[in-house]
Amino acid sequence: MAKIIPAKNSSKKDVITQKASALFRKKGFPATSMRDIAEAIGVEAPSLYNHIHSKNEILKDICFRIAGLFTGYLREIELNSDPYLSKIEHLIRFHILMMVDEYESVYISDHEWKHLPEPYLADFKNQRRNYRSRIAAILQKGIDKKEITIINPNVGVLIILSAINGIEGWQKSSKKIDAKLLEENMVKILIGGLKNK
Amino acid sequence: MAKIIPAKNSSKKDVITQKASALFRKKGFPATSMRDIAEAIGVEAPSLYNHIHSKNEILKDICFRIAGLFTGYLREIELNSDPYLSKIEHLIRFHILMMVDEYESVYISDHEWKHLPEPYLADFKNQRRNYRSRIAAILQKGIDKKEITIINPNVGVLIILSAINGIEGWQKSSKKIDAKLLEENMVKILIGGLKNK
DNA sequence: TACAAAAACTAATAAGTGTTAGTTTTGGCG
DNA sequence: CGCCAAAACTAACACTTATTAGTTTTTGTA
Repeated sequence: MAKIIPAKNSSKKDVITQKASALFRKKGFPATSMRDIAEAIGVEAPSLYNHIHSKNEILKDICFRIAGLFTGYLREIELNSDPYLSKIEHLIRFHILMMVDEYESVYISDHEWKHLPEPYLADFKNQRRNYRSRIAAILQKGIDKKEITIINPNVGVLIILSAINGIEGWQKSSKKIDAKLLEENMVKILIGGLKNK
Repeated sequence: MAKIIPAKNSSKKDVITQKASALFRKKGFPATSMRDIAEAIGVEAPSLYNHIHSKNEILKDICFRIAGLFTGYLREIELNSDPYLSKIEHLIRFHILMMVDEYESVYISDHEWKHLPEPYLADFKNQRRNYRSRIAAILQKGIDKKEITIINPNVGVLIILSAINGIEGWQKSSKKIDAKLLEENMVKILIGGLKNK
């Protein structure tokens, strides 16, 4: 009987996606059932199908929306004329900002993408690979210009993204650590470590 | 008809655990069925129950074995009299070593522990919290002795462990990056960034 | 107020889940 | 060879899964 009541500027599909995101993050995609999602909204499971096509579609929407946001920001960075180490710093700060603003979605996009069905899985992996190699290219140029210490750029990307993505485990674990402190400390360690001395 | 043939020095339960680990890592714990595990071994699912008690038990064994190894090494570090920054460096190197030697298990212990049933879940989270606060204590002492740059020690732990754990995504993605290169670059960036300059 | 569309409902499907019971096969040892 | 235990098997259980079909309720509008 209960109805899905969307907030302003958001469709009913958005409400489902949002509630599903919280559950996917907490329990993982395969362990979250359509009934779980329906219950969180206050509706019966089959009713969801008036608004979405499948459970997989929810995951797909989440992953690709986030991937698009990251790709978009990376393009901005590539086009501006900051020093290469600054580009990396901005990227780190953007990732942390995303982590704060879009916690559930970013987490899912990073941990649950492997459950995407084909052909989306292949597409997503491709975007992922592309994203990383473009960052590696920035690192390489920074090394060439002696702004950045000599490291293997692919390893550098791995370490930077690992450090950033890993903080997903933070949010709830220690509320005391606020985002700004995290951001400054992260920049201090990573940029400090990357800088050519 | 096929039998579970264990390698030398390993029980049949070990064979199951090992095959299950590979699947848990690839597909995730909830998405891996007992039938999947059985098929990987070449046996029918109910046969597994001659050697294990439940699917959950497999996960429990994996997670707690790894947790024990990390805790054991941390104790060694705490007891020796290296400078605090060296302790951290050794810890980073140990994590990477574990990543190479015990890839599947470490990955699972880090990503699938949330599916542990109680009371193991509470126990595991406790060990996890404990591990992190002991590392934070090392960082704090290093900061006090001015070996380590001034950061919030809890944030420091978060960043270090994030960077290390994130490399789990590496192994297969870029075989070209070898472990030693990764280790040296990781130490260069993280220890370089942590050092008080 | 009446009508149409949107969106909820119930009932049901086929497939998959972990696990148990009971039975047959296998392998090692006297 | 004959026995016994270990370990495989088949059949079945009680649930849960995503999803569809068909029906009823709700909602917005003329």
